[in-house]
Amino acid sequence: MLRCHDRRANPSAEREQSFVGGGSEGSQLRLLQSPPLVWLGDSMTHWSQFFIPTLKESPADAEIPSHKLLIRAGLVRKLSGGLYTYMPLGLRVMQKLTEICRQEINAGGGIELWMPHVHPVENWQDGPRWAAAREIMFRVDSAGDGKRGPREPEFVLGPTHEEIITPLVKTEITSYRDLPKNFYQIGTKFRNEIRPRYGLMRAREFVMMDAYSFDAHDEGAVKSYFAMKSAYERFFKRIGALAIAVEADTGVMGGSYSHEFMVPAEVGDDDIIYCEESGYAANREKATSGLVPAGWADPAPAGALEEFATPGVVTIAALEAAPYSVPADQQFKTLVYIGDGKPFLVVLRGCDELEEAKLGQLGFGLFRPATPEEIVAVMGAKPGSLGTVRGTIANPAALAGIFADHAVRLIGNGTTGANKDGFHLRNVNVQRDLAIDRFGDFRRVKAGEPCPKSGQPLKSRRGIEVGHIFKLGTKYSEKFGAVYTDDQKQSHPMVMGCYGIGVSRTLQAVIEQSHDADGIVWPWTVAPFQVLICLLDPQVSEALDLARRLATVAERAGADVLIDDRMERPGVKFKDADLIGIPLRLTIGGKGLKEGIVELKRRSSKDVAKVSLPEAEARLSAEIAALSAAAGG
RNA sequence: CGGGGUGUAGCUUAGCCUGGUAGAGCGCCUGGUUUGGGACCAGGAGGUCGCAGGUUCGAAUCCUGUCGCCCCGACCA
Repeated sequence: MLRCHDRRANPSAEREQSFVGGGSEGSQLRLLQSPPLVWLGDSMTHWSQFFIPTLKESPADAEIPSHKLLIRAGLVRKLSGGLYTYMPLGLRVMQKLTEICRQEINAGGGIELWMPHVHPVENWQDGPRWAAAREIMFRVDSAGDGKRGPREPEFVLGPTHEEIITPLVKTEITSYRDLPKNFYQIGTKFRNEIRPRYGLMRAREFVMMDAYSFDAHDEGAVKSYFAMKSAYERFFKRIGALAIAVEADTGVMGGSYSHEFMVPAEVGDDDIIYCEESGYAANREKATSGLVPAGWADPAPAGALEEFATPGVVTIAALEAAPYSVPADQQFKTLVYIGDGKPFLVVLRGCDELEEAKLGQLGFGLFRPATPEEIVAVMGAKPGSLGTVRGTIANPAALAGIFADHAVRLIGNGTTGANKDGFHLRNVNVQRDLAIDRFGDFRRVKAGEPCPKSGQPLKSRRGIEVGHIFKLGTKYSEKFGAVYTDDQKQSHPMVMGCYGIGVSRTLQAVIEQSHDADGIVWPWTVAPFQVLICLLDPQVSEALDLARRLATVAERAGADVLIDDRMERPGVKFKDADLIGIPLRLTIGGKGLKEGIVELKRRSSKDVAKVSLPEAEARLSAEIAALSAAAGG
């Protein structure tokens, strides 16, 4: 029979103790509530001494499950839009993630360093993407010397570090003997996102692992690239996240090719286009399809070019309707963009949409859709009557180029605008009639189109981008003069790669991927604690002793242990346990102890195993070993 | 930056249309009864109703402005 020994609210002993202080009624109460001294200085984490502010209800501003759970489980608290405090429990997860990340990047050849997060703006002005990057950087107006106006800030907060690492490597590495090198850091990044959302998913301040590889030759850069790709794959596997590598757009980064690591999730803000047959997978921004078969011969012209009146017709849909009845896939859509100040044209089929990211291949630093005024100035007609038939463009000399998507070649005897308001042209044929400088892939791929590899219908799903790797080439090294001397005394720019893992975003992606109606289900390797000892009667000294003994066993087996020793009702403890999602729960309660048992339960399962006291230590160790092994050690 | 919404106690919110002393649940504090899946009873603390103007005898409520937040879009290294 267990002896009851209430350490907190017990009458006599504590009352005496409180009188020792001889204080007022208030200070006596405070003393009564102070923790038993025996727990202080103990390495085990006791819930009552820790801080896990759980919430029954979701805050109103959380929309998606992972965001709600981040808040409810007491992992983070919001300071302001896109700015979060990592609470003790959340910090523990971050620490686990960063440590695993560190191990795998090290294994992939990374060398850790630490760079400043406040950057002289000159580094960015000297770099190749200042125009695009300035908008999202937090800026610090002045160091206080008063020499600069507010329009020329001295410092920016770093959104990433190419502009810092490249000049560093330029001065420190000059010989091929010192190459290759791959430097990385794990730290805070600042991006003034236009619209922060979904908690840590798109934050203004976030934690990122960023790595930068420098190689003497392209082959080496490819090797570095794939070493990192493998490291990423090991990282995501170890943390229990399903992340798939997809081909990606290089965006403002520039560079030759890149992969994104995506965690499939409904709430992701990227579209993944993929084919199960061939394994093809790409971000929609980059995805291509086998719409135009290899060896496709353009349809032969059948009839002369002919202008016809189309009063009031300014949309694809209107031209599809009677009396014109031109199917959208037989119409040419002509879009006017402004690239670095000069207009250029993009021609698509009427049924296709432009994938703006694909305009990046044209090499403009900045581009945007033209305004109606700009369109009239160059084309001679308003939107809705535009076309690229030779001789119809009002001011062709102003154009920086006319680019057409490959798919327009599927059109034979199509219809396009006459660059004259209210008129279109029919029997338009690509080769014969259109003034096109270059064909390319500009259209947005839709699910159902043939896979470029297998020809099978492509599928699409949403994903969260948690990592990105780029083979950068020499864009930055040339700009910053990061060159080395080879064994022939020749100077060459280093071939770079850059790599990022959104660690804080990954934290949330793991939750998004691993939760149920009751709360988070942490993977073993990143769980803030791996074993929760749920002590239903913490005031019973034998039960407490048992909990601490079993906690020691679990720690020796390599697990992080949390003892829930709070004076709460069992229901509260179980609900909290499910909410914070500790993988293995061991319950010690009065009822079980009367039968001589404790209970073991995995968070991921409904099954509860009753374990007799003599077997408890062995079973606990075995369970930890099993979970640890299943997680890959 | 465009469109929509919202702001009331630590959290979730009612009240606003139709102006008349600001309510509830959770949480918190005190006492008691409970004690294996978010207990119960009694008592209590806590709100310049985002902020600034205006209308009015009187504003959480109506008007104007402003700020924050959320959603959609644009944007997204």
